[in-house]
Amino acid sequence: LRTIDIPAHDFDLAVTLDSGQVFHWQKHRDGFAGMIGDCAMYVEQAGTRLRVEGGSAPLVRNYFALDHPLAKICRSFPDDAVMKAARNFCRGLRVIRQPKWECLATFITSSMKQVAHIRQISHALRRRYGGAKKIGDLEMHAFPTPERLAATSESELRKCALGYRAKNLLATAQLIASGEAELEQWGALSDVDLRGKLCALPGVGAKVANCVILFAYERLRAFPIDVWIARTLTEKYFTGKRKPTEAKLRAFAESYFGENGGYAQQYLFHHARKTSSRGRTPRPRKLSAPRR
DNA sequence: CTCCAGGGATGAT
DNA sequence: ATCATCCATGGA
Repeated sequence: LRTIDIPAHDFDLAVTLDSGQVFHWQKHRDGFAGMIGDCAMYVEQAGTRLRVEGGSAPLVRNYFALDHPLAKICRSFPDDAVMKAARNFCRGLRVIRQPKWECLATFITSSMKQVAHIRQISHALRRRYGGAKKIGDLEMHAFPTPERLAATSESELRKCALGYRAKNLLATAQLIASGEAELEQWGALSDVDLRGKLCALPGVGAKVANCVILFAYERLRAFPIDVWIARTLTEKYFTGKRKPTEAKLRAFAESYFGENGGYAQQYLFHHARKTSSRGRTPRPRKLSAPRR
């Protein structure tokens, strides 16, 4: 199996894959196994280089957005202590370029779910409905096509632990399979029109739409506001004020974080999730109260 | 056990 | 426009 070597400066593979933007890469040997579209591969990082088995250099460079001017993007963040801490914590984190359908479908399943469980759902869908690919001794599955999911049923999908999200995923898959919704064409739309099209899909609201606009349509200004980001903005930028409404948060985010707001958001999200006591596995209690 | 999670849709003020 | 409620499931 051929190994290719790719220079990758200002990039941290592990941080990027653990930052809650993509959910199917799995730790393997000293790196990660996953798929870029239909291409199965293994990637490991050694310093400022990537070693890749199973993929081409252009494909990998594009997926991991190695062409983003990361230093320049980070310099464009607001110059405040909150962003400085996040920037320092998230060195090498890149907002990657994901396939549109895969990204949309995955974030439809993400509502009111922890990252660990989104991973679980993603793998269940892939194993059950996705085309199998082998790389060495590893078997992987592509994300299922809209056509394949459209041909299932809600009760089938619920077997993947989707809960109430099954209905939305099915309905959206059917809109895309029928050609009524054309994700690829929507790339030509303005931000407002694109958001409108996405929000018209079942299970897609402002948050999921912004995730897709950021992670799959490469619009780095899009600023998804989830519970973590809402909490962070409220605690760090609205100190002493009454709890801001959703509209207030959105207006603030759009005006304050600017052209690379999506990147700033991803840095704030990862920093908050990994440093808050909620985000990490708590240390086991040495002295636990006696049970019963 | 309880609390909460990268929310969205719907219906009532 | 803002708010309440419901929707499943599992991690911590």
